[in-house]
Amino acid sequence: MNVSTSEKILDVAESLVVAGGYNGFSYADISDAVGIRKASIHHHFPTKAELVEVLLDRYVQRAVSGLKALGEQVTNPAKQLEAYLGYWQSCILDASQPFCVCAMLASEMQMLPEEVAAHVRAHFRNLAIWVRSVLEAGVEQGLFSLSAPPEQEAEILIASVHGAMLSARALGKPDVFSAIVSPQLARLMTPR
Amino acid sequence: MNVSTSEKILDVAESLVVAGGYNGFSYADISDAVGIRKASIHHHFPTKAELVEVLLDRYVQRAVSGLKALGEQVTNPAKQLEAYLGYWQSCILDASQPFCVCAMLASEMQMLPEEVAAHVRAHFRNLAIWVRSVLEAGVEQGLFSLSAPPEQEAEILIASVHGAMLSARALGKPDVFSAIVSPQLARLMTPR
DNA sequence: AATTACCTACCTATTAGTAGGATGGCATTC
DNA sequence: GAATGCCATCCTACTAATAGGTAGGTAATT
Repeated sequence: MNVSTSEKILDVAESLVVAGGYNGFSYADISDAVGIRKASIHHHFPTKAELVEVLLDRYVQRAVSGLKALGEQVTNPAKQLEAYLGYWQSCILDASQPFCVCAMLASEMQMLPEEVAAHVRAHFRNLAIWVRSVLEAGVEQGLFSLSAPPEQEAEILIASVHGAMLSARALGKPDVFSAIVSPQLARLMTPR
Repeated sequence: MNVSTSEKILDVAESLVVAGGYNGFSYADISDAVGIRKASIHHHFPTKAELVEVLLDRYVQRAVSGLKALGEQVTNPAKQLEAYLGYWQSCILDASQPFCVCAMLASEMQMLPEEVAAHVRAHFRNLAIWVRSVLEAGVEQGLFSLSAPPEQEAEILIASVHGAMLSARALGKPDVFSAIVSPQLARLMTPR
């Protein structure tokens, strides 16, 4: 319960970004949701760009440590991928966070302040590195059979995840997400 | 050269939507690009929602007739898919239209006026139907071997395309698009 | 005494949108 | 064929609301 105001601001801002992107929310929206005056938000985050930068920093950091923790907790690469995809599936199904913050911002890339854009790029690279390493470990253990280099297979899987989010959102059907993603995972695990 | 003002407005608005989405542009931006006063844009399109609605109508209609023309011109289903993917690949490579208007708006779905959202949904459905029918024709001719029902394979391909657009934009590397999409197409065409 | 967190009150620029006037082409009427 | 009225296009000039951001003050901690 004892969560600081700046955390509350970041939480609200994050969900607003997920809903409508960088240009889809204002300090007034945050003000309403948090129950604090606009000027007070500026006290914590002088500019909108800085706010989103911190928000992204937190998001990317959380993703990194989340995936790292997953790696320590679950050793089977196949189960690791399942957990990653399952995470998003449940977020989308219960509508708690029906879109990746970075995927959202990626679509607005051309209009983002450079510092924000850099964070988005970093997330995409981090994610690709993680998926790639999981795929490589899985191949080594004979769990996956890839039809392309692991680097490329990683990009394909990531694109499928983001594309599936888009389709699910566009059609207003959360279950579309797993209909797209599950076969992609199954394909990797199919024994040759 | 003799293109009407309202066409110019729609052209400019379309490229602005591609760049930054619904909330990423204003009548002032259009005004600057077209060389006409803001009020004159309101003469052609009373509200922003109506403007984007007409824009989307045009876009979706163009897509439908484009795909239909493709079907009449190219009979081989494999070549049809290649042409569809190649279209986007060249758009992204030469940066002429580095994103699908509907994919862009799909990410903002939650904040869109309902009429606009309906058009976006329609495009996703149309596209799925087209891809599905091409896949079915290809299977019948022994060109494709699907590992999931054609409906699902269509959704997968569409998600890959949109996800690939996102990744290419996020990373600032246009060639990422075909690195993701080509193997997906190859996979469908792989003989059993 | 200084700092943190919040406030009221304000600022300027921009947003979508409106009111009403000027221009100019086109069809109807005389 | 000239005068008529009409209507589409575009304009200047405005509006109210909202955008991101600032100035300066208060009250409680440190």
